[in-house]
Amino acid sequence: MAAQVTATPAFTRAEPDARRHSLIEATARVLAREGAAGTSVRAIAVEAGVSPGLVGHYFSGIDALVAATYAHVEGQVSRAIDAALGEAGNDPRARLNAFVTASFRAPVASGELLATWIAFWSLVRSRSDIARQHDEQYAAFRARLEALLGDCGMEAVHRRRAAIAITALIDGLWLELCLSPEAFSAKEAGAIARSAIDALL
Amino acid sequence: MAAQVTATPAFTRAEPDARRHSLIEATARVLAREGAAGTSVRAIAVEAGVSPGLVGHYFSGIDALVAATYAHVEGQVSRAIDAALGEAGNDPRARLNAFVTASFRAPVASGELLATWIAFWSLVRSRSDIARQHDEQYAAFRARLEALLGDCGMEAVHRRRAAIAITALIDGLWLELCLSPEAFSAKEAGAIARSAIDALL
DNA sequence: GCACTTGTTGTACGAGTGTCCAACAAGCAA
DNA sequence: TTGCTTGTTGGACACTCGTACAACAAGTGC
Repeated sequence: MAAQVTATPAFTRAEPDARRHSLIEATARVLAREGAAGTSVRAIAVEAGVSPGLVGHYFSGIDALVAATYAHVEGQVSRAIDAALGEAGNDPRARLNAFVTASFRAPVASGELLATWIAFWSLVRSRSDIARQHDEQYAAFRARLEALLGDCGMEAVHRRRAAIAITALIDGLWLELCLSPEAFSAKEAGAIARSAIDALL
Repeated sequence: MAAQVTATPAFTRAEPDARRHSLIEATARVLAREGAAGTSVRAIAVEAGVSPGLVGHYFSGIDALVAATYAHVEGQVSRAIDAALGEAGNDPRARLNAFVTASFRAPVASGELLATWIAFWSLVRSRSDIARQHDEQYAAFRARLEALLGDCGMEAVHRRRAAIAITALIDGLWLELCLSPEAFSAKEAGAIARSAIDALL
């Protein structure tokens, strides 16, 4: 029958930025579902509803795609924390508490994000460009925390160490929370972090 | 002499335990050198000077081998910390400090170990047996810390949270130290952890 | 000497990998 | 319309992957 020859439009052109974005989001979903080992060019292409060749057209390789996905997810985390800070009002201490609480709440603390982090970490030691990206994003995270500590009245000389400590504490709690959710609760993690900050201020 | 017919002994039988051990150590070396992505059955077999088929004879698959390697490396870390505790003498506070200092010193804090940890973490979410192994080893680490805190006179009701906090802090500092060694030094990490413990006691 | 068990080898297999590329589809310029 | 650029396809390529397995080597018991 000569009807409906093109039932499925096999070809749909998209805005380059939109396509990049959809590939990145597909990568995040595949990482969350399959883990780092099951994340291949083909799996990502299927997830994005696109042919495998297109991945190579937008990204130099799978490593670059993972790095872009990490940057994107880190941006989402950053915005989620900004939103929490916005809701917390103007009191500096309340803002700091909101920062901590948001870190242990969805969408920041979720086992699905963990796979993206792990896939990215596994590239840091072998690829210097990715190591640089990590350094920058870590520095940005710490700088924001230092600013919040300054608003709380902490003297400038102490801020650096305090920010390193709090970042490490949050990261460690976050990691353990994702890896073995039974060991302690998000509520407990928040309480631990807040009392550590009390001690530092 | 009868002409050295067998210049290279292609076949050497080893004690089962010794062979297991040599495969595990080869895996640790490959993980350190190539990262998780480059760690295959063949690469491990070459590193151990053994045919690829032998890996399957001792381990059910590469995941089991990675899990065994993690357990082995964790054992080394544990012994390194025990040795540090032994050198610290009997003063409870000095022992706690030794615990912290050893955590940021070779062989515990080394970028080479990181790859083993990451490879293991990447299996936690998809394999329940490995999740259980992680839970057990995390619980053991924390239990030891709780005992040290008890020796320092901390009341039993506070030990659990304090141990969670210190473990997370050490893990977070350790991770960042391995990922971006430029951000802060091992000495600084030790100082941060020790003053956090001061605050808790 | 012989059978028997078992560590060990090397290879073959099918599935999956990343990368490459000729062909095609769509929009834009002239 | 005609040509040109470019997003997109789908498959071919040359791998590498984990696993399975027949064959072999070294002990062990008899």
